[in-house]
Amino acid sequence: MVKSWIKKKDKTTEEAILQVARKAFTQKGLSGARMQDIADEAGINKALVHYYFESKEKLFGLIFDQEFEKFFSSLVVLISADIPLFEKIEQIVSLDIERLSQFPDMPLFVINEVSRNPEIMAKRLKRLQQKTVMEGFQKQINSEIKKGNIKSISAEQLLINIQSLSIFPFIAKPMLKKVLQKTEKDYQEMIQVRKKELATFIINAIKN
Amino acid sequence: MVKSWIKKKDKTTEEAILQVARKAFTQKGLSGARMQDIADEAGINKALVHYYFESKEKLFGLIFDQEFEKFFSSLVVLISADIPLFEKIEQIVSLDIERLSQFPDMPLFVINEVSRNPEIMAKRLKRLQQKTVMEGFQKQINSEIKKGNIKSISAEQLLINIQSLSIFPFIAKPMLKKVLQKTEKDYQEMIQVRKKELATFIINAIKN
DNA sequence: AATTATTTTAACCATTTGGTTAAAAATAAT
DNA sequence: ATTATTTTTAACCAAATGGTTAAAATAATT
Repeated sequence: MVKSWIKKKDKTTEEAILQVARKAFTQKGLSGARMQDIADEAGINKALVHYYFESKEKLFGLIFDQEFEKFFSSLVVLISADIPLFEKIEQIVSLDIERLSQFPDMPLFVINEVSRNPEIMAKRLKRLQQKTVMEGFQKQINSEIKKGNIKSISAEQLLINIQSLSIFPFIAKPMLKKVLQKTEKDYQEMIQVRKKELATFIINAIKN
Repeated sequence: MVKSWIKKKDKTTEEAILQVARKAFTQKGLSGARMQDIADEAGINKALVHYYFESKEKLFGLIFDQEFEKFFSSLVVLISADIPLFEKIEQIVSLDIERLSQFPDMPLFVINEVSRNPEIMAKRLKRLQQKTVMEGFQKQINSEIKKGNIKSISAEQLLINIQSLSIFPFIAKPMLKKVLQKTEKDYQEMIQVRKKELATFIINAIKN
């Protein structure tokens, strides 16, 4: 925020490429995106893309890393946070939907590329010491169960439920739009309704 | 079932192509699949694929139609069924998870291709007179709300919730497997637990 | 101003890709 | 047995694709 504004627009060629490459890869996938299109949309020569990023795979790898980070980083922090369970659920849902509204192509992109090539996650997942995170979350849940506040459920299933409910409407948006015959505006309104109701839905499902 | 068994194996070339093409397209998508690979895996010449199906797009179209049908057909029937709401939820979840276990690649494939090319749905959706279906479902829900049996919710949101909870774990399977560090067996067990608990989760979320 | 280093381009290249063609096998019809 | 029809193949083809190279344009350094 300090002085970024001064050289903000007319970003470097490198950043311009990254920007259009992200769009291309997230919308068309690794196999669907074309280096020529990326160069064209960035207003440069194709050789220049290789000059900066060597190969399609290298460029793709950078984009994937960033999108993968978006997918998980903030979530992991929240799951480990030391706040009451119901409040935590509310915050996760709220964060999810905000993040997804900002980067709507991200989840389908990450899921697709991991499906196509599961090994791609190996390196990226190391830091994310999930075991500790999940164990901590499970402890919190067990505690609430023991207190009789919520019904029995595993941390895993609860987390999958939360993420399913948050992410799926973004992943399936084009399909749902057609099926439910909604305009873009209608759909976004529906998402906003969701943002309000989803946490309540989940909490109702587990609370005693 | 009558006499299909007698000429079952060694299916016609046409069907052999369809079989491997389905695998190729559902796993790699339209742009990722290769006509040469399809021919090779079917044990035939590439020209023969064109002889039977003309073009990649035509072949893809057939596969898409079938997968699209799997996605919606049974669901639409169930939503319109004249059975109590909670029972209906149980049956939808149960049907969903069975169907998804049988065709795990189907939802991501359909969602992907619709995302890449939304117009692809136009023709396929005509018969599926969704409006009537959704209106009927909404009536059933309104009735339950009025009776005080469930909390207020729209048919749309409820349906999205059900489908999100059912489908997402299949779509995101490779990713979730890695994140939760599960073996294939572990994951399938987790799905089976889900099949038992999911309807209850949903019903608890809405019931008074 | 001259030199050096960096950025950008045009022209290629080899491979892959979807698709075609003409002929050969295999099968069915006469 | 011969002819006609259908199925299958090998050899091509043109376009697209990821990538390279050498030269030109631009910026930085001396």
